[in-house]
Amino acid sequence: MYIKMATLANGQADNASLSTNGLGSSPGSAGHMNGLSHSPGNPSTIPMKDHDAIKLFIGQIPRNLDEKDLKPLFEEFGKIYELTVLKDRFTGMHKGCAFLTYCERESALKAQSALHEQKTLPGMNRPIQVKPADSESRGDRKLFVGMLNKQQSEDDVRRLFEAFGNIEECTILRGPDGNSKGCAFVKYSSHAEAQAAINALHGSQTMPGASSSLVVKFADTDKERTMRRMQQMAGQMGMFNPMAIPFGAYGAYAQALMQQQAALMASVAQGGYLNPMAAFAAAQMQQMAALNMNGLAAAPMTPTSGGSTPPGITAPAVPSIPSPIGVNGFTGLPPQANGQPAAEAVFANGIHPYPAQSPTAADPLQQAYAGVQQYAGPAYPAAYGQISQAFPQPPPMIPQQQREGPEGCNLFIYHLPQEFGDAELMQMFLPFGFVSFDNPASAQTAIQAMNGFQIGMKRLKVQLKRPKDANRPY
DNA sequence: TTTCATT
Repeated sequence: MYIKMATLANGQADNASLSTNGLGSSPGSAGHMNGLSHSPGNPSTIPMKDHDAIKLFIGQIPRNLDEKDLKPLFEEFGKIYELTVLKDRFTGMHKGCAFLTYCERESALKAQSALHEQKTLPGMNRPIQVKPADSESRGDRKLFVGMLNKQQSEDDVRRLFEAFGNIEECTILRGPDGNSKGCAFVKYSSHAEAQAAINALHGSQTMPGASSSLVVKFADTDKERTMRRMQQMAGQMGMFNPMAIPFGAYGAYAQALMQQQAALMASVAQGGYLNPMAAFAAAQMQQMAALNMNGLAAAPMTPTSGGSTPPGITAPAVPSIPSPIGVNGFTGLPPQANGQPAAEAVFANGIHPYPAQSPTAADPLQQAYAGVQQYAGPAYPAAYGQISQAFPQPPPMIPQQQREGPEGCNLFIYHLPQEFGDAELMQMFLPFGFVSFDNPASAQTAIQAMNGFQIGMKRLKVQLKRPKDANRPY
């Protein structure tokens, strides 16, 4: 149960065995609870690091170990310039990893070779990680490999990839039971090597038992990973899916909700009712809200004038549209609205659901749905919303029966994202599954406009709904 | 079929 010490020059082995019992091994460093450490035995030295020092990432650290616990472990390999345990910015929770910079480059190399994956710290189920931090590396060089055979081992994958460069890491992703998930990460020394592997291997073969050909691509970026997690969490927590963003109106709606949730949760967390899950979720949501504002932005938030008023979405009432719920909201497009350039703010990610003419609308919700409503004509509005509260509720469920127009006026839309699996998302999007018009011309116009509308990686398929008995061949 | 974490 102690760290395996690789060959150390200078006969420091005695020192090494002493260090693992922790305290007091370092004169001159008492009182440094976090961060910087001075050279042992020479307190007067101002810590300086080599010009070519390497910042190391330390992973798989038990969360009950802080800097002072870790220091003795790493001091064996040289003078520590800086050691910082990573903590969650909102909760202060230990993240189970740290950054470590030695004064000398050589110390980092020694520590890495002696410690990396050489020991599992108490309570951890994977070995300690000691390797250059991401910030030290240049360029994308880590690949995600998908559609592997679940029987394939690290060695199998290595063999497949070694022809294209030096492999620094090769990891099969496994579930808790140790079973392969059929995918892996492969890290090369350079971007060029990784790219060469992609070129040669992506789609090149189909592994036995895999449902499609081998996938070789750069691993997810931080942003992509955050988005992926958010989607998972949204599912678990019954919240809204970021995939809704390309829908414009609902994207704005979901985003508003998300930000409000995040703010709420953060304030709860800061108010002393600290629930780690809530705080975690808040942090995630804030990250995601930031992502939304940044490149994936759907619609600008409707600002409210009062500084302390939570952002809300308002939509003017539109009495002219007949409706069982008497509604305001999405259906409220003045029919004659026109004249503004395309709603770039709404479809900021380059997705344009319909050709460039675009209504004037003060509200992002209206802007986003304006196009649809133009085609919808006066009857059978497709969706309703009541979201003028400061904290919006999900739009009410609309009874689906009796919402059909005459023959030739009803569309069926395929390829709505299957991520919208949970009940609330269904509520949100069901109204768009069928769209009815009061005349065939409007229906055709809608098909022309909306068929092929890209949502995420998919394109909507919009066609006339088949007559009731049309699909009974017998 | 996207990881255990990267200030």
